[in-house]
Amino acid sequence: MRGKKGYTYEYARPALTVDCVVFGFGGGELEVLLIERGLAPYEGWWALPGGFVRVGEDLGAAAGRELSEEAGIDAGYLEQLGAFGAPGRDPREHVVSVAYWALVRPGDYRLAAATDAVAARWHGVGALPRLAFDHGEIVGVAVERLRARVRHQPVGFNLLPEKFTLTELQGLYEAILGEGLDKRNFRKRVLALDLLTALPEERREGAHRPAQLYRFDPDKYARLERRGFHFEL
Amino acid sequence: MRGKKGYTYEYARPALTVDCVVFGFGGGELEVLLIERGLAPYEGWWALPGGFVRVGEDLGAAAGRELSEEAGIDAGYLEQLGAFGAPGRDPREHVVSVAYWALVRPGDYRLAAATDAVAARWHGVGALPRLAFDHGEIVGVAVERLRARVRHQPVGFNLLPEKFTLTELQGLYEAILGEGLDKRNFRKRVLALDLLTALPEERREGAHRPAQLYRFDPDKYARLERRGFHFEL
DNA sequence: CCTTTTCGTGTGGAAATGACACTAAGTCAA
DNA sequence: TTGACTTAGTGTCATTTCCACACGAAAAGG
Repeated sequence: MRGKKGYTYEYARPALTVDCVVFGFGGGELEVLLIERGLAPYEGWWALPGGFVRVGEDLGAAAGRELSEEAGIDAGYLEQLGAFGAPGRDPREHVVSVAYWALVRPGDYRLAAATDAVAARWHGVGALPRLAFDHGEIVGVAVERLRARVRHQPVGFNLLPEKFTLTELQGLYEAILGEGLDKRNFRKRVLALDLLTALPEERREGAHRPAQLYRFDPDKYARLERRGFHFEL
Repeated sequence: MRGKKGYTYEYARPALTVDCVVFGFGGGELEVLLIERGLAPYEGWWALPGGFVRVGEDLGAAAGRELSEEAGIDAGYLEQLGAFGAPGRDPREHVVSVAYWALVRPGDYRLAAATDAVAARWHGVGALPRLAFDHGEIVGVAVERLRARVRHQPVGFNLLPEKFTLTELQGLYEAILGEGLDKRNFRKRVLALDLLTALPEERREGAHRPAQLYRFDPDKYARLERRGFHFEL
């Protein structure tokens, strides 16, 4: 109900927000995008980008909008993580947040702090600062989810440039899973999945043999997906 | 803000509800608990038990409360499924629902329609009626999640009585996964996990050899869980 | 005591997994 | 031009896991 100075409801309602855990891959490490809050509460703390859901707006759309508003990012992959609604998580009032996690390619964005953010920056997941609200917990759940997802579905490609080498891909998997992988076995498995297309070019950089470039082929994946299948890394 | 006739906020807020997909196991089939709505919209339709989240109330607690209010059920296992917030899912206004799924043992409840429900009844997942709102979709996601979860974590025991036979357990898994399993391999695998304790009793019913009774041992599971492990069915 | 019904058990062949080390191809500097 | 250096790329074998498969055991009831 629209009144003179606000919207009135018969029963009290918690506020509803979305927060995004945006993953990137840089410097051989898995990174998370954080913004520095410019407003109370938690002014000056690092937090996840996010904001209020508008009435009539889809949750996923709200997450995408906040991402683009607060950090100039267009996510290649966006998936819901879950709802976080512990009563004390926001000191002001009861705020329920629907968290999303996203994967972005380096280059599909330009960091731009805006709205109520002072700064936006990538942080390695290994050494995060203390986060505002319950965002530390949310990031933890997101990392777990990413690890589980990456083993069974080809989402990792959204963190690499379109053309990449197998060594780069392996480095990405090692960074996400936090463990070393055997080079020969990794290549065997990845190629056996038949999701990659070898490009007619190589990457030539440095004093050594050049590396074959590949790209992820969504068509091949779609074809396999259709006739029920699953893989393990 | 508390006013004469309601609560007023500066910006419009979607309403926030919880809905529960309650799984049971009866007659050799996986079942879902549905209630028949007594109020518009969708009066007379079958729907998931659920209701509004109160301000200051935890989401999981709200789910548990609605379950006990609307169906007299105390869930043995309760996990969040995710938030469903498509703008048109409720014809009245924008309602975001956080869905939970639960497992209950036959006997840990007595069905009791209450609140705004006309009736509460179990329905086999194979032949559900058309559901109100987007509840059909929610049930679909829940079944998927249950299938995935049951393969990797010992949650199925929450659907069986405390004492059960391996044949019953296998029947449960077959009902959930929707496929037949090999008896000898199933028993080998389950026993190899070392999560069950054989009881000093047998189930003697009918003109045939009696079956060994087992119970799930949470301590054994906790011990394994601690030193990182994972199993597949 | 014979029939019926479900309970409970082991083996072998096939496939998947995982450990492991050297050659290939390029750059650069002597 | 040649040799040193660096990263790319490749195959085998032993072990483990997976999966298909059939029959004796124990009780009840007529």
